[in-house]
Formats: sequence, structure tokens, C-alpha cells
Amino acid sequence: MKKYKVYIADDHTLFRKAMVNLLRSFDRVVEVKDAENGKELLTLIKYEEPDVAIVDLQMPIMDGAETCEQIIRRNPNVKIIILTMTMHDSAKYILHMMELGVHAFLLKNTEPDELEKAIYAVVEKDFYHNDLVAAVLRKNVTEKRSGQRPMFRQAELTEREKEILALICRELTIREIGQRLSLSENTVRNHRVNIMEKVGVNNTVGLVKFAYEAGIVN
Amino acid sequence: MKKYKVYIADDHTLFRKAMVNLLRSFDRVVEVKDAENGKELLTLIKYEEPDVAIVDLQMPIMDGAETCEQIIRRNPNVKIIILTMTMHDSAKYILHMMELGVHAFLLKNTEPDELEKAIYAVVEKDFYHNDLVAAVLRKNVTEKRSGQRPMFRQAELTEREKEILALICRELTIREIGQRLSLSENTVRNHRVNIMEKVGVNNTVGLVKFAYEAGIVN
DNA sequence: CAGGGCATAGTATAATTGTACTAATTTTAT
DNA sequence: ATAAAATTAGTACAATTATACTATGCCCTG
Repeated sequence: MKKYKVYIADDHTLFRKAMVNLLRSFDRVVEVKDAENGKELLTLIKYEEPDVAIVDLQMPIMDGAETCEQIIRRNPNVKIIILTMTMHDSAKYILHMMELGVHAFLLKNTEPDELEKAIYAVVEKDFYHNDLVAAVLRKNVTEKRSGQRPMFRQAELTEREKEILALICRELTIREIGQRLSLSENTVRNHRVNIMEKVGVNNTVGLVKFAYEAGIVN
Repeated sequence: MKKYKVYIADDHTLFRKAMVNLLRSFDRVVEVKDAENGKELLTLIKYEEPDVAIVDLQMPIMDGAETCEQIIRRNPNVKIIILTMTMHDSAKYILHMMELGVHAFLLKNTEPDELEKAIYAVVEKDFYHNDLVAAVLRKNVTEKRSGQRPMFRQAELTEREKEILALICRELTIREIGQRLSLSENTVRNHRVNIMEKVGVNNTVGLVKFAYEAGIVN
């Protein structure tokens, strides 16, 4: 019986440490390491490849999406399991990452048993298919048909854009953001417009909602 | 050496189960039970009182605030530890619950050691004082002094107001809302202003954030 | 039946956001 | 080293939101 190495990245220390304990209790897990953000996880992986990496979708430093892209590009043998808060909010991300080649998606309110099953499935069968994934796929199909807001709009914001979006969500005006970042108001306004285009909204409300769904605010 | 019974309520199964494991590993914890929402926790407590109840602030069925109120009213001997995601967003809740008499507040990204300390502190010294609490208190004082947003404003919106806030969050403009509800733009505008006053914000971003925190949008 | 909260509607002005472009410089990737 | 992307900055105008009031009718409660 083969045993697996599992690494986990999650910014909530309590959750992460508890998960480490849980993972260690699984029969076929031999080694568990943890990182508090995507960057740290990538460093870990540089030294030694795990069989499975468990990644929290919402992380502040390097978010789940970016982390997964890096892993897939640099360590394509590592199987990735995404942890996500709610299926609804992160549907567009899930779709994107399915395209990238992520191997499993689990809600954070999954039973431990299912996590264990998922770990074994991704290494042995390369994918773990569950209700969550099925739902996202179905939703994608139905919403595409009815011509709604583009389900997955690339929405990969640059660092500057994320920074500005975060400040918008702290209720700063364009002027205030300009002052804080020592930028022209025009520049900030342009970034704002670019963000809106990237995420596919056309007003402040949409921006804030996106920020929530993308985990840029909590 | 006295040993304690600890119950935990959190809607994220994975987190909750992992926490149960973690709690059981603490030297002076003898019994751990878990519930997936406030209601279930209250039922548990009806049959047997724990020494400590750990409550997630964000729960769908019966939220943390309500659960704590009930526990404090019906089982005043039970010490309550609140788990919260971010200090910033839930500051108003934390203050409210400090007034109610909750015994400790921890961020979800706390080290396990601190959780253990907090458990022993609340039963022995009735309160666990940490940086998070200090920060909220300080913020409350400074913001009160400078006449800022009232930290805890009950924010009980009327049905009409909730309805309009929901439409705002669907990215409708005042005009569109007026049309949809067959109201004058002015009326909608007035409701909007009243909502902003009630919840203590002064722009669209604040409105949307409130709606998220209050569960008016998901 | 008086007062309070709620829902409605109005006026007027200031401030901010939204749209639509152009354009130079720097950084990053192929 | 060259192309693409990111960051910076600008102009101009339209649309919407934010602030600050007044005012009326309705319904409920003490």
C-alpha cells in the first residue's frame, strides 16, 4: 500500500494546524507540511515534491488561483486539491482552475472521510469528481445558454489592481486612494475602470461584490 | 488539576471536525462535542452544560451573536469563546458581544497554543484578554472620540429598506429601482440615505459590505 | 388622540463615479 | 531584443450618488 506526502496552504493558522492533525491521522498519509500562503507553499515544493497539495482558494499573499497555476507549471506531478468556502461565490474560479488542470475541489464543510477519499483519488485516478464539481459544471452550461454575465471572465488582476480594489473596499474615494499611493487621480480612475472591465461589472456595487467573491475582502 | 468539557459550533464540517481533534489533544480537556449551527449547540447544552462553548461568529442557521445571547441568558455558567474571521469587519459585533458578556474572542488564524490558553483562562479567570480585544476596544474609543461611525448601531432595517438594499446589491441604480418598485426616484433615494445612516456608512461600498455582513446578499 | 416610526415625494447642490478616449514609460516574458 | 502587459497620466463629459433639507399621509401604540 503506497503512502502519500501531503502539503497544505491556508492562511488561517488554527484551521491549518487542525488540518495537519487530521491529515496525519489518515492511514495512507506519511508526511504533512503546512504553509500559511501560496508563496511559502511554492518554496516548500521547491525542496521536495509532495504527492498532493491542498490549497485554500482565498489567501491574502498569493491567492489560490495563482498558486495553482505556478504549481501546475513547475511541478505538474503534484496533484492539487482546492478548498473553497462556498461553491456559489467561487464558481468562476473553479471553472478556471478546472481548465488549468486542478484535480479536486472540496467545500470547507466537507466530511473528513471525503477529504481522505479525495486524496487517494487524485493520486490514483488523477481526479476526484463530486457533487460540487458537478454543480459548477451544470451551472456553467445553463448560464451560458441563457446568455448571462460571462461566467468566467479572466479576472486576473495585477498586484496594483488588487491593491486599489482593496482600498476601494475600504471605502476610500479615488482621490483618497491617489493620495495614499502617491498617484494621480486619473491613474487610479484608470485602474478602477480596468478592474471593472476585467471582472465584468459596471459600477461600484459590482466591484465590491467581486472583491467579496474573490476573497479580496473578507 | 481540573478538567473541562468543551463544545464547539461551526458550520464548516471539515474545520469543526479538525477542531474536535485538536481540542481532544489538549491535556485538560476531557470531553468534546460539536454542533454544526447555533440551534444544535443550544440543544446539546440543554442536556448537559459544558464548561466552555466555542462559537463561530458566521453561521447560517442561527448566527453566532444570537447563539451567544441565548447561552448567556439560559446557561450563564457556560464560558463562551468566539471565533471570528477578521477583526476589522466584525468589530461592531465583537463590541456588542463584549457587552453581552462573552468571555473571549479569537481570530481563526490563532495558534493552537493560544486557543488552549484561552480555554483555561475563561473558566479560571472569566475572561481572556488578547490583542484582538485590545484593538477593538481601542478602536471603539478613538472612533467615538473623533465622532466617527457609531461602532455598534443596531441597524434594524425595515422591510422596504431591506428590499431596496437587496436591489442596490443587484447592481440596479436608483432610477431602475424606482421603476421596478413603482416609486419615485426621490423616494428610493431617501430610503437609500436612511439605510446608510442606519448602518453607519456614507457610500455605496459601505452599503454593499454591510449587506454582505448582514447576510442580505450572499 | 398624540407622538413616533414608516413610506412616500419633493427641491437643490456638491461630490463622485462611469465612459471614452489618447499616450508615454517601465516591466515582464518569449 | 522585441512584443506584450503593466503602470503611469491626461482630457472631457455624462451619469449617478451623496448631502441636506421640507413635507404629507398612514398606521400603530401608549
